[in-house]
Amino acid sequence: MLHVDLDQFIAAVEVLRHPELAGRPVIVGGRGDPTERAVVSTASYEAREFGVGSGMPLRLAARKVPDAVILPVDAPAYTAASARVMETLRAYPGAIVQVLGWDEAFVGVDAAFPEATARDLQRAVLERTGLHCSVGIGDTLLRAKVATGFGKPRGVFRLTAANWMSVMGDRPATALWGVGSRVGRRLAAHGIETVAQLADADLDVLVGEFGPRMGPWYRQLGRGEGTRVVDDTPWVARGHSRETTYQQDLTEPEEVERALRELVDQVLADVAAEGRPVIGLTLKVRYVPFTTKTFSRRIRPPTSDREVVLAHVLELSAKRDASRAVRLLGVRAEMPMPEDARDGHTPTRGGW
DNA sequence: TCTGGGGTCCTAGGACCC
DNA sequence: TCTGGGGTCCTAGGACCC
Repeated sequence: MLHVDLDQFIAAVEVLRHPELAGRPVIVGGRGDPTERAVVSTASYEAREFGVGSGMPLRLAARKVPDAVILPVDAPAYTAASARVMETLRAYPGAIVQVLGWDEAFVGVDAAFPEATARDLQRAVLERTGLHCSVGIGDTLLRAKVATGFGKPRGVFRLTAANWMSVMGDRPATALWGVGSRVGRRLAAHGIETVAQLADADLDVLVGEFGPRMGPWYRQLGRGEGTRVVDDTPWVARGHSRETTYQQDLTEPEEVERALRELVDQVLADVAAEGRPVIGLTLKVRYVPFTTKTFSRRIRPPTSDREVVLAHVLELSAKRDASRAVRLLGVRAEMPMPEDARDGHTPTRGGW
């Protein structure tokens, strides 16, 4: 199977509609105002030369690149561009497309010469959308996904059982999709530093450290093994959430309540659009400076009533440490899964 | 430098029941 | 008098990804 990943997607979309920005350092983040609390969503390759990357505070990015073009995030534009890319992939004869996000998808296709197919797809995407992409080829979803990184930018790379260990074996375990810095540190505490060491690790050690599910899962990642089927079953959302970082910290209870009402209305609008009720709520509060607490509860019976949901959220908020200023509030509503989407009928992370 | 917003899944530990 | 063991549900929190 193939994994397709657009190159610097968000910045590329902006350059497409502002051709005069080609070749300039473009940074997209927040509302495009580097004096606000916000982070970089994507930086163009020209901006990355200055050491700017995703997740960096916008304020700092602006300082690093004095003549940067800083643009606000325009989600509808990226959604539209993404849809054109996915349509193009689906139009390829025999292709099964599993979308992973705005700028990524697995493509299942029976190809005798996968490199040629990959180049075909790159050409089609460029012709129909003006966007460049990289393509990974693999015999598992994980290998295809990891392979793409070696193809960037605008390239193609193949990773299978035949070359997985020779390419990946000596790399840090955190090079794997699903192993972040925290797990990397816990692995290192057991002397497991590389992909090869993880692939050969003692199962009992991993189970002891990470539990019966994640332990074996991590060793499987080290081996590059996993699902070999691209699944285009439509995604069913488990929930919806909204969170906001306030430019000025909230200090008055009335401010907090007003903000919560807004968030609840936004979340309920998303939930209502799916025609499913709410069965669980989580309230997230970030204090100054940087401690985050979450409060959650089940809701029974399931409800679509705004006043009921609001009452639950306000009750949860009463449990918070109200003596400190609030920097961020988030509300998440969980929805029941439809019968036919349970257990394997919709893609899950565990299914890899 | 001072840290977004939208998601998913897993685990630990307590409560409760039989 | 003292207290097993299994199961389920719930909450809080952690980790990761795009």
